Amino acid sequence: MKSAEEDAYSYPASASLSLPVSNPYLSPQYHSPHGGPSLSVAITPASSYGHQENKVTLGFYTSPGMRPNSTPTLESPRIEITPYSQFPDEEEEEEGGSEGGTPVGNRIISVATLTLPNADGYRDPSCLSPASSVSSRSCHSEASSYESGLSCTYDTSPQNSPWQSPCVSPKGGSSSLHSCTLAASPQPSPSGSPRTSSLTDDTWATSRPGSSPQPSSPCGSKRKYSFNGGGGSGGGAYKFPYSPNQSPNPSPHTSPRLSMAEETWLGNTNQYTNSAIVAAINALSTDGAVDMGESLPLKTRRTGLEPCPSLSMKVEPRGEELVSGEYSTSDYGSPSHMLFKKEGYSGGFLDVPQHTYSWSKPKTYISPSLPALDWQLPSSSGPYTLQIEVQPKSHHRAHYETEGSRGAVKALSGGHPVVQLHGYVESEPLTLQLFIGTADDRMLRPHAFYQVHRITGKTVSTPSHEVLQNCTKLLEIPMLPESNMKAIIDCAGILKLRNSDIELRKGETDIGRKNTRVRMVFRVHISQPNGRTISLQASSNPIECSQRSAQELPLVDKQSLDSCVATGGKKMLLTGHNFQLDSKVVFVENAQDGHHIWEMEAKVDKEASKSTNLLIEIPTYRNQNIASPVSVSFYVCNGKRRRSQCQHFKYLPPKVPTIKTEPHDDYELPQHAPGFTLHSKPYYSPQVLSAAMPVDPRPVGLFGGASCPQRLGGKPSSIASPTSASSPVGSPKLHDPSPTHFPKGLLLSSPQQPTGPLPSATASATQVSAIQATAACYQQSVLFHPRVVSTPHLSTTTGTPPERPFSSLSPSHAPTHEAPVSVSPQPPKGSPKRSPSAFLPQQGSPSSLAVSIKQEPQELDQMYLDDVNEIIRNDLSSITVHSHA
DNA sequence: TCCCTGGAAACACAT
DNA sequence: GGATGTGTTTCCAGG
Repeated sequence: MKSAEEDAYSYPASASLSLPVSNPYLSPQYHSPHGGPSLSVAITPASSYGHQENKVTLGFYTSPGMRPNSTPTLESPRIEITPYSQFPDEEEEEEGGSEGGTPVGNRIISVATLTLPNADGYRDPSCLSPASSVSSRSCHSEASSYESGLSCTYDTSPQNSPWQSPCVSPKGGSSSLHSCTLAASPQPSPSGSPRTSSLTDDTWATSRPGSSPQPSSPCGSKRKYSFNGGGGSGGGAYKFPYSPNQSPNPSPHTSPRLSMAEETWLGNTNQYTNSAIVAAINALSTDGAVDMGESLPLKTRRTGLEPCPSLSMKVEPRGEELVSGEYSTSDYGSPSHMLFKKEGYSGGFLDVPQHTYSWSKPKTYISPSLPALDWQLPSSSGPYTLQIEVQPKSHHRAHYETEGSRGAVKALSGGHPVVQLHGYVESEPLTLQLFIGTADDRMLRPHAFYQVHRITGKTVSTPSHEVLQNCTKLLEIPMLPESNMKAIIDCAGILKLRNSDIELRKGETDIGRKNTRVRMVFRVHISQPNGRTISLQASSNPIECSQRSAQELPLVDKQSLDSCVATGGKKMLLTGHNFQLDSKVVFVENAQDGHHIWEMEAKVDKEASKSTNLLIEIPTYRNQNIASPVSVSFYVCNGKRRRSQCQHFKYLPPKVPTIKTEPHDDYELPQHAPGFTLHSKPYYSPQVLSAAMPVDPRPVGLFGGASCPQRLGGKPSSIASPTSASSPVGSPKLHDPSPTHFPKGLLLSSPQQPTGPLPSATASATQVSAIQATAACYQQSVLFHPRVVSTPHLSTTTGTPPERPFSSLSPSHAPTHEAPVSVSPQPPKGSPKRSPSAFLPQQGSPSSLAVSIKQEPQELDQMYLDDVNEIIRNDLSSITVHSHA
C-alpha cells in the first residue's frame, strides 16, 4: 500500500515539507523550522487513508496542523477524500486492490480519483472538496482547506510532489478519470514534472484526444465542435484553444474543462502515478516536462501548464509564465504563486514585471504559508482594513469555456469594483488576490463551478496575472501606495465550468445546478516587521452568474431597514432586480434546526413598486414581547421557483433601542437564518473565525457544523446596515466571509452565539439545547482553539490581534495590532472568549453579553499551537505527528 | 480581427 | 416512460 501512497506522498512530503515549511495555518510553531515537523505523519500513508475514512475529523485537524509540514499536507488531501468517504467504496476498492498487488497502481487510482481532474483545472482534486463549494459540505470545506493546504504543499514543493494534484479526471466520466488518473500518475515522478507542464500543449493535446476525457463531458454530447482533437463531442471540443499555444490568451480560457481534463489532470495526475500511466504520460508530456521546465518557451510552457490546472494558470500574456518549477513562495510572495505559478519562476514569472504593467513584484508576503482559500479571514486587523469600496453588480453573466469572454465584472455604477486597503502606510506595493467564492449560506470558500477569469485588453487598466492555487484561479493585482492602495478591478471576469465536469470529480459533493451565485473574494497579505503576515479578506456582495437567473430571479440589492420593532408596520424599501407586480415578500423564521417556525407575507405596495423597487410593510412578528432581538429573514418571490436569496432582518424588543450597530449583528443574523443548525451554523463572528481560522476550520467541521448561516443573499451591504461595517460595500469586515462561513469550525461557534446577543427568542430555546448539546464538542474545540475562542480577532480587545488567525501564518501574532476593538458589549467580541457556557444564548439584552475577555498571553499562539498539536496527536492515534512547539 | 454582449436554440435534468 | 417545465451550455449575430 504504502508504496503507492508513499511514493506519492513521500515525495511531496519531503518536498513539500520544505516548502510549506510553514504551515500557513498553523502558527509559528509549525512554521518553525521544525515545523516541519514533519510530519512524520505524513506519511503514514496508509494510515492516512485509512483514517480518512474514519477519522475525517482527525484528518481535518490534522491536516491543518500538519500542513505545515509537508507531510501533513499530503495528508490533507487525503483528508478531503475522507470526507468523501462516502465514496469510500471506490477508493477503497481501488486501494484494496492495490494493496495486494500494485499498491501503487491502485493507490494511485484512488488517489486519482480523489482528485478529480476535471475541474481541476481550476480546482484540484483536492480541491474537490473544497470545491464543493457550497454544497460541499463541511467536508468540503474542510477539504478545501485541506486542499489549500494541499495545494500549498504541492505548490510548495512543486516539484516534489509532482503533482499533487491529483487530479482528477476531468470530466468525463470515468473514463476521464482514468485518463486523468493516468495522467496523474504520470508522474509520480517528480520528474515528471509534475506539473504539468510537462505536458506541452501539444502533448497533452495529443494525448487528449485519445483520452478525451472531456468528451465525456456531458456536454460533449451535445454539440460537437470541431475540435482539433476532434474529440468527440464535447470532448472534442476541447478545443485546444486552451492549448497553450493556441490560445494566446491564456487565461481566459483555459477552459477548465479542457484544461482540466486534459491539462489538469495531466498535471495532477502526476502525483499519483501509475506506472503505466505515468509512463504514458511521460511519453506525452515528456517533452513538456522537460521543456517545461526549462526550455519551453513561455508560451509553450504555459500551455503546458495550463493544462494542469494546478500548476498552470494562465499566465498572462506576459510574463507570466508559469513555472513549473517550483517557486518559492517567497518569490512571489503570494501564496498563490507559490503554488501555482510554478512556471515562471525561472524565468518567467518574475518576469512578469515585464508586463507592461509596471507591476513589478508586488510585495510578496513572505510568509511561506498563507491561509487556505476556504479560511475565513477578517477584513480588518490592527490598522489595516481591506474594503470593497465599490461593489460589483449583482448580475454578471459568466462565460463558458466554449464562449468568448463576457468581459469584466462591472459595478452598479457602470464602472468596476474597487478595493482598497486602508491603514497601510508602507511604501511597498502589495498584491491583492482575487478569486471567486461561494455565496451560499455556508462558509465562504472557492466556488467549484466558477473561476475568476483575467480580462485583458485596451479597456483594462489594471495589470494582473493569474495564479492557480489548489485548483482555484486567483487573479493577482498590484496594490500600490501611490494609488492609495486602491485597486480598480476591471480585469476580472468570471468563467463558468460545466457542472458535469465538476460534479464528476470524485469527492465533489457540490451540485452545480442552480448554484450560480458567487462572490468576488479579495485577499491581501501584509508582511509585518516581526516576520508575521497579516492576511485580510473582503468578499463582495453575491453576484448572480447565470443568464437565466439574472433575468428571472428577483434579487434584493438593498433594503432600507434591517431591523424594526416586533410590532412591525414600518415601511421598508427593497431595491433590486426582477421584481414584479405580483412579487411577494415573505418573512420567515427558522429554528436552528432549520424548521420553519414562522412565516408571514409582507404587504407590498404595488403602486410604489416597480421592477427595481418594492415598497413593503414589515409584518408584525409573531411575538411582540420579545426580550431580545430576533433574527429572521425574508425573501422576494416571483413564483414557486423564483425567489430571491434570504435577506436578514431583525425584530427588536419594543423598548430596545437600536441595538448596537455593530458588525455583529450581521453575523448574528445568520444564526437565525433558516436552515442553520447549531452545529452547522455555528455562528462565529467573522472575527472569531478569523481567529479561529488559524487553527483551521476543519476542526470545526468536526463538530459538525458546517455551515453557517449566511447571510445568504444577504448582501452584506444590504443588511449590514447597522453595522456600518457591513456597509454595502461588502462590509468586508465582518461579515463577509465570515459570517457565513464560519461554521465549521468553530463551531462552536458557540461563542458566537453568544455573540449574537441575539439569542433570539426563536433561537434561544432551541439554541440552548443545541448549544448544550454541542457544548462538549465545543469545549473540545475550545481546547483547540482556545484562541479562537478568545480571539476576537479583530475586534476584540483581547489583545489578540485579529490577525491571529493568520498569525499562524505569521510567526507570531501580531500582538501588535491589537484591535482595541470596541469593546463594549459587543457580542462578537466577547463571544470569542467565552467559555462554553457563555455560549448559551443569552437572552438578555445584548449587553448582557458581557463578555469576559481574558487576555491572552502573547505566547498564546504557541500555546495554542501546542494545544492543537496535542489534540492532533491524540486524535490521530494513527498518525504520528510531531509538533514542535 | 478580437472582444463583448444579448439572445436564443439545443440539450439535459427534474418533476 | 412520456410530457412538461426549468436550468445549462453552446451558438449566433451585432456592436
